[in-house]
Amino acid sequence: MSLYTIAKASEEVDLTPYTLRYYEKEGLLPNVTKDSAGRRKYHDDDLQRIGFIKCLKGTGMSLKQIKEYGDLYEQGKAKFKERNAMLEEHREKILQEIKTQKKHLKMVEAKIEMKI
Amino acid sequence: MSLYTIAKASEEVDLTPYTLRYYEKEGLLPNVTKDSAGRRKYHDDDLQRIGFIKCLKGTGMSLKQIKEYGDLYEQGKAKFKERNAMLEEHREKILQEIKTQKKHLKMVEAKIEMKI
DNA sequence: TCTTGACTTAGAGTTAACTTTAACTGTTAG
DNA sequence: CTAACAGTTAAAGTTAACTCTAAGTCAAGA
Repeated sequence: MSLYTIAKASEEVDLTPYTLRYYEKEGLLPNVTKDSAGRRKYHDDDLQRIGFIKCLKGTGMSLKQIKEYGDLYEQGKAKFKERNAMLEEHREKILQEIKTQKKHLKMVEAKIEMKI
Repeated sequence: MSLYTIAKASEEVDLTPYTLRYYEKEGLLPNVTKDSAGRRKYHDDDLQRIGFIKCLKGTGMSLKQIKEYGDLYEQGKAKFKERNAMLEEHREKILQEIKTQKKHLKMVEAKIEMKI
């Protein structure tokens, strides 16, 4: 149940403080609190959420879609189905992407072997 | 040894004519010729080159780097080593990327199975 | 001959995702 | 007490990669 300043959180999740503020402004991090001086306090939950955001982003989901997912998440059980549908669709996208990457890998390897 | 108008080429490689002109302006397609009326004629070679550009781009290489690669390619045998070094480095990047995608896939699948 | 349609160019506009700036505030070490 | 520091905000700036607009050219069909 530890707390992180923006600097610490930034280090922890390997994103700049600018990016963390930006994600918050875009509504991706609705639960970040502030201390009495108005400074952000990141909880473990926030860091986990950022981790999952990075996962979705790393697999090509746009911030806009990630926010959509997050918004459904905020609505709890009621939106569980919709939310999971999004994830399952995304799962297919990742599987497709891995296939494409493997194909591209072969093309690059072929080019390397070509020796021309 | 067929020739393609920009419309046909565009259809063939699944990029808009705008994008094809843009790639050319950026120096990625130095061999596209023009007919007597000034209209672009795409050769099979050009289409193959576009195909490889799409492959590199699809695996996260920036147009700037793709141009660097293309420039080395234009210099022929003299730059073979440098050029292949680029590809081998990129090959590693793709392998790494596939690993990361697989990790992210597992995270998404775990979230799906979580049913919360 | 006239018009339609596919092309041409230079340059402006768009979008996503940051990234920085400017002006300011509250905390802390000397 | 004060200077340095780490944070705050709103808003402007940046970058990559397109995407579109405007004004014009050229060839082919009615």
